[in-house]
Amino acid sequence: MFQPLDPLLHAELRLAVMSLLISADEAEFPYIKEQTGATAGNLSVQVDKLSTAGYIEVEKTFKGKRPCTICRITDKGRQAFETYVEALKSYLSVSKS
Amino acid sequence: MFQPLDPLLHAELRLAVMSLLISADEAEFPYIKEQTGATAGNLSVQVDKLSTAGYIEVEKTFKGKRPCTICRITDKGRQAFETYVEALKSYLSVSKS
DNA sequence: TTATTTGGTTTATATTATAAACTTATTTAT
DNA sequence: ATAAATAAGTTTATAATATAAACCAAATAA
Repeated sequence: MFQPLDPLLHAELRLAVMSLLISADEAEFPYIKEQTGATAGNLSVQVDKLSTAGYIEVEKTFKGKRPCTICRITDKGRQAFETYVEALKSYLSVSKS
Repeated sequence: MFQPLDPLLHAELRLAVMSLLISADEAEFPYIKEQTGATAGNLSVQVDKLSTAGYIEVEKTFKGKRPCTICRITDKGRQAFETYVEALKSYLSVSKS
């Protein structure tokens, strides 16, 4: 009746990050921070979890002399997001057959 | 950009309970337990939280000689659920304008 | 040269979800 | 009649999570 919800995605900030990356395909840490309103610390932890799970890729590079962390969604992440959204629907639809 | 998600509803079991009650209007504890697959302890705690928040009403009665706990959604709960679903959409829609 | 800002990471805390253990009463079996 | 099993939960303990606070290193600005 109710599909289980991937706990990695069922978390406000991580879901926001994934949502951003689904449509942006690639985003820098400060941009994600700004768009989500998260603190750097919280974002750092959550990005790490998504990365460890293989849902996103994190590339550490430089922009001029400054460090620059770029995040990209992976196929696995895209897949997981879709599955999550489908699962969510089982909780939101009014008619339960 | 991203609407905040009511933490009371953004939890798998509580969301399932609310989802059930939205369409059933009234349900007994053992029925909810069966439908959600939750343990009695977990369900008891989560029902309590929803009740304390005023999202559901809990009536303790008897069915013959056995105790019977009936749960009903309140207007406040219905409202909160709707708001939550709207907020969720900001995370799920592909186009972010 | 000493603040200040940028771009983060690490560590600590507080909350939460969940399960395990327990309680009380009722059936059912012996 | 008594003991075992089941029903219907509640309470307590534990483990996981989210989040913020503190910290660090390098670059730029005063």
